[in-house]
Amino acid sequence: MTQNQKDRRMLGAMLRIPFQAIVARINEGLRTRGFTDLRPAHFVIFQHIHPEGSHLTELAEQAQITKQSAGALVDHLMACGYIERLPDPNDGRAKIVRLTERGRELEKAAREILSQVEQEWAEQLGDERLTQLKQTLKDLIALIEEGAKS
Amino acid sequence: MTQNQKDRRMLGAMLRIPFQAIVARINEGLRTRGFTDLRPAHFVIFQHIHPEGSHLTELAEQAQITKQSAGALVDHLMACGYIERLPDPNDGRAKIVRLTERGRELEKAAREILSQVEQEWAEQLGDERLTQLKQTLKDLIALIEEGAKS
DNA sequence: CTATATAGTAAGATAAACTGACTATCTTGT
DNA sequence: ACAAGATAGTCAGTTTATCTTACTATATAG
Repeated sequence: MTQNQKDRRMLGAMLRIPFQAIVARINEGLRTRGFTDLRPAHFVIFQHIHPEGSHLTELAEQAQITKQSAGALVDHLMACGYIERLPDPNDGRAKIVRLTERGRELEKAAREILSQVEQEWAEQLGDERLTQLKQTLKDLIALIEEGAKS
Repeated sequence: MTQNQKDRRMLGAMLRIPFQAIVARINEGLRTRGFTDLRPAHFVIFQHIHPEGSHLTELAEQAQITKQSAGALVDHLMACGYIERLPDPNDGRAKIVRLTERGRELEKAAREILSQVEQEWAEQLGDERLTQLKQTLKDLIALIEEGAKS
């Protein structure tokens, strides 16, 4: 009734629900655009891959998964033609993982879908509140990462 | 440099990071309090279990997983003594899943840990902004759930 | 130039989800 | 009253995404 009525839902769930909604929307959107061979777990690779290419170990660190897990995801993405691996001329142990043309198309599509979701949310929530939400999340992340260092 | 500098991080990741931070904190906190046999996947059961007890099928629906998955999680929680199953006197097919005393202790502990995290965040972000964040998330969830119905 | 660190791979285990098929029980329409 | 269909929950098997431990090849530093 009152504006102070306690929501039974806990903060964890309140963050999870919109997060999963975004993942579902991107997944769905990519499928309808013909990218049918991707799974949500692969997104994290795209999120961290550098335009010039990245090493597997870097990707694993940034995504906070083991390099074996990263390797498996990269193998799949390579088999599907989204990324390629070249030997690193500066390090004989290492390979450079980078997007193919198709990979860049996929990334573009994902960004477009995300923009559309953000736009919908901005329409219904108001531009100002969405911007505010993003700024608060950004600040929250900064202090979480601060805490993780210590 | 400027306040308008574009954050490379996408909204999906911005929601995921604090969500995962909460999950990690609760997981960690429960461990140090002696609840060592739980995994994050079990949280979703606790989140939806009704004080009077719930049916497995209800839990599965609310948690948005199959009843087989819910069944496996419940089996584990039962083996660890957090929940119990009684035959439903009103329905011979059904069983009532409800918290044991230990289950209620666990739930209490989890809420305390979450409160502590929220308090920390409130201290660093300001009470007002945290409240605002929760309200925005709540509104966002409402419109996501609205959209899901259609 | 040897010792150690790093990049990536291999093999195998596990957790958490899924689908499809099944039994037992309840509900409903005639 | 009862047959047809719906619902609660289980069983068996599979997939996906993760992990740990152990390894090879190469690089770097004392």
